Amino acid sequence: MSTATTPSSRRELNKAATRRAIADAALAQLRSKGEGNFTVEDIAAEAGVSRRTFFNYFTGVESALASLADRFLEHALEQFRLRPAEEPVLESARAALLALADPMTAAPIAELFSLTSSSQSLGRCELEAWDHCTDQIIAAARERLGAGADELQLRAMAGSVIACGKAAMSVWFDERGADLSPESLAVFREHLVTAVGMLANGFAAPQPS
Amino acid sequence: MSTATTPSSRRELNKAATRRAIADAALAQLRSKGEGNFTVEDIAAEAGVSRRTFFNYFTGVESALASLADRFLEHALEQFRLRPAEEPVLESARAALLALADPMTAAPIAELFSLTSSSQSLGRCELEAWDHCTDQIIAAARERLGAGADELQLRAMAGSVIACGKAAMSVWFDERGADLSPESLAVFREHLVTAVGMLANGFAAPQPS
DNA sequence: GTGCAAAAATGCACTTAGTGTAAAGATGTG
DNA sequence: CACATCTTTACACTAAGTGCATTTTTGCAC
Repeated sequence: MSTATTPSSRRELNKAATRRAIADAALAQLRSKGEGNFTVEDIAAEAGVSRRTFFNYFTGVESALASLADRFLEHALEQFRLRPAEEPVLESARAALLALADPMTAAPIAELFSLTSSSQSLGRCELEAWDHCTDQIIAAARERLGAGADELQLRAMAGSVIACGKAAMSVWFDERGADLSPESLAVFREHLVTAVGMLANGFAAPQPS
Repeated sequence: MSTATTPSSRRELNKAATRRAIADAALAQLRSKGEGNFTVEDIAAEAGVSRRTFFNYFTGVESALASLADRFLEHALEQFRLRPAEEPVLESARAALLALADPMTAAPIAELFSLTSSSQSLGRCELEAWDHCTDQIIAAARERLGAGADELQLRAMAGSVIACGKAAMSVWFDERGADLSPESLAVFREHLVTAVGMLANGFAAPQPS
């Protein structure tokens, strides 16, 4: 503990806390009032800041909610970066995706998913979060593979892996709603494994024997 | 002349024309003034309708521009639907993607890509268009495969194919800008083929010898 | 053509998003 | 404590987006 790992002055910490408070307030409003029934002013009030301050941190409601999704997708990224460099990238990506099925990680993202799934405009922030995650995987993989990496392969692979993550989550969600019980999460995990397995198989054989 | 091929009454046709006029006006404004330097009122004026009418057709500028992307992604969808039902889905998808490299199709989408690539908020409409296309591929594939289809496989595959399309387009764009010359389009086409090839190969061997 | 009903376009008023700016408040430094 | 810097806030303003009443267009029957 003691001095942080990052050069965080008190100011940095306060800013991070404010940012987080605002994002959490946005989620709270979404939870209690539902899509479209609250304003930025409501969020600011709940977070205990002025309306103007909200806009100092986020460009809008979607942006604030996307930061929540990012927070948890970030966890998966972390896993990716921790994998040994010699490991095939696809394998690392699979391991990272599995981190999504961790209860602590899945819970908030599943809730966000359920709260936003009925809305076109809020569905966007999910979309954006996944896309952002794709970019970060690409960056991480590029860093690992060095300058000689094939950009096309990198982007196609990262995009495909994320697509599998999205597919697994959406099928899981259709089947189980926001059920976060251990059995349900096991199903989610299985879907993730299956999807990435099919990907690694080129979607060739329906039953990979 | 005479009665239309689709059961479109005159009213439907007029509506479609207005919708199109508005979308085109939005593109024209984007072209001439650039991201963020024009308003909905400008678009409405250029399209020759009132501000209010704009909002009768679209929810906002992004929505209007996304409809342009949709118009051309639709062309690829068409190709998919035309493929024989016995063909492997992945193969059909590849054929459909190749339709994007057709000059008539690529030109508008490439322009939109170049006009929106510098903007976060407008990049969203691209994102949304691709996502919409994914949904339609899923629907088309589901229809082809009947009720027995594996939803997870369907969604993972469609998402991956689209990811390959996005990857090919973004790499191409990074390399060639909005160059639409035949050679440049050949490169684009090659990237599409390569990306889907890697996908069909499970991203296994860098040189699939 | 004339009249009529349905649909589309418009004008207007209103709430909310989002931003520039300047002043007030908090924080780190010597 | 004094000072420079960063953060929050208040205020004012433009533009987005929506509800509603009204006017204009359109399709259809006579």
